[in-house]
Amino acid sequence: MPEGPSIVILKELVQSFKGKKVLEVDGNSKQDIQRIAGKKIIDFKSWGKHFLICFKNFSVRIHFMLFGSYRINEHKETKARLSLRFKEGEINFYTCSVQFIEEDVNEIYDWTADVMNDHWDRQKALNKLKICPDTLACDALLDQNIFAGVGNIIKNEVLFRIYVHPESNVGALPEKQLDLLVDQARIYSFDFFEWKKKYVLKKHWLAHTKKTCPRCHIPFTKKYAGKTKRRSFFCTNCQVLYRNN
DNA sequence: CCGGTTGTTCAGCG
DNA sequence: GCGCTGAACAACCG
Repeated sequence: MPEGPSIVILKELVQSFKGKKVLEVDGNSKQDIQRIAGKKIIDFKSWGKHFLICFKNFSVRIHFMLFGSYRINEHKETKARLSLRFKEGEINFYTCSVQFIEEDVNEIYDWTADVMNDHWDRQKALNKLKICPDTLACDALLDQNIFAGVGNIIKNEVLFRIYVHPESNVGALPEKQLDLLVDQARIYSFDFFEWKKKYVLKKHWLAHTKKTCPRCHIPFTKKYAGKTKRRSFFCTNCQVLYRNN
């Protein structure tokens, strides 16, 4: 569920509920979810891994974390964290974080930082990378303030695509490699999006969870790299390590 | 059946 | 007040 493209797929799947009134609310969320009852959904938005349900004076933020899931017009055995029922159909969210946002979402979200958004701004991402030259590439890609929506799969696939070692310092990358990193964060996210919709995402993985480099056939290294200590799969032969000093 | 994880926040500590 | 670490959350897959 969790990476940005999956949230955009969810947004597509619920389009028919836009403009519809929520007739009944249920769920084990500790938030005051009953305030949603009787309200009309104005829009669905997303920012990175955040899924936003917008009402007239507030929004609901759903974050699926690692284990979250949803069902549309069907439900699981377990009780939903949040269940929205309509005249026709229902949306059920499980094991997710539910938060209310009182502010205008356009005031608190920077759409230009979301790799899936029409307003994505590559130059702003480059500027943010320039001011943290010692950050490792694997940590930079997971930084939601720079690449909102990028998760661990996208991270591993982008770094392999551009042949950059995850423990490279972003400030040591040649200009061309830095451009590639920023651009592939978006391009791979859209590939992920298309493949996931066709249920062929996994078979396109070149690095993530892989044992052998598809290019030179030596064993991949698996390491919990960087400050984020997330699984990194990489080829020490093909992926170049760029270090400061 | 156990081990591991497409993620984030926060408490506790030095 | 800072950065770092580990816990917590709690579902599903292999």
